[in-house]
Amino acid sequence: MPSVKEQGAVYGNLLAYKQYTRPSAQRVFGQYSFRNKKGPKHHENVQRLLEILAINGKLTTWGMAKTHLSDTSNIRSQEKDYRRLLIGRMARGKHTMGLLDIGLVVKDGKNIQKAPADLYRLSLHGILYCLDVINLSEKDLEKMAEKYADVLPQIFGRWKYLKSMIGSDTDRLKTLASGMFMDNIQISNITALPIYELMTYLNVKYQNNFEQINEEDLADQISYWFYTNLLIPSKRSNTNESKQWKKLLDNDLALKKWYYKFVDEAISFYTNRFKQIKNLKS
DNA sequence: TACTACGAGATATCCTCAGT
DNA sequence: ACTGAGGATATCTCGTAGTA
Repeated sequence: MPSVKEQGAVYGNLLAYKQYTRPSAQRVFGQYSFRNKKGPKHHENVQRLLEILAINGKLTTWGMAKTHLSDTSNIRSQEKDYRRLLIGRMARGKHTMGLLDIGLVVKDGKNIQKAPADLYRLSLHGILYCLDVINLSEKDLEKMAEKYADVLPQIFGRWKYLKSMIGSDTDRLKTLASGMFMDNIQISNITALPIYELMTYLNVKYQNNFEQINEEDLADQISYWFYTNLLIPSKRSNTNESKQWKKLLDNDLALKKWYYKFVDEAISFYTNRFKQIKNLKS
């Protein structure tokens, strides 16, 4: 994965997504899909660009324009528009935010077929924003999962498998994208499982990364959240959630190993803390 | 045949002006 | 103040038509 400097964008952990990125993006780029409700043209332009990146993965600005245009002069002017939306613009000495400034899009490598040109793709925050705001069809969502499999390996990397095992429960990722179920104490007594404790530890684990986090760590944080959230019983089904969940992990040992590393970390975190208070007793 | 000049495709910056 | 639209310009690559 490219470094922060190479990515040309800075983003923080999930809390930063909830408290900063999501509100900022909604203010500047829209709270709802332009397809559902007509808003400013700017929102539509940005959302169309995000859709292109969601469906196609890494592209140069020229490549983005080429996805829906064939005439060279049209491509040329469209390409400039996309660039402007990506990097923002200067007017009267003031910089207005582009998609890179907010952190929804990052640079990922260069296209060197011709003169070296930046390749752009969605960041994890950008993926979440798309899930939250842009109404991607199931088909497009599948394409996004395929194109971003290496960015979010534990979820998008096994999307088909997840679909086959848990079906529409993959939509829980949209719950995260909408900023819910991250620090809710309400989940503490839903089941006997320590969901609340795991979610709390998840926030603790990455608490120093509010300002900045590297992509692999954020992908882990999102994925830990996702698999922990899957343990929360859904209202509509009566099926035994934890049984299904166990099956999901048992059929994918790499996934299981990865997830339980997190569980073990959480256990030792809490064990140590309780040890401290016990020590005060004797 | 080897070489070069040129056009087209691509990428990148900066600037102006109009509309709301 | 912000956005849309687009002009001007520079640079780089590559294929090829035309030339030495």
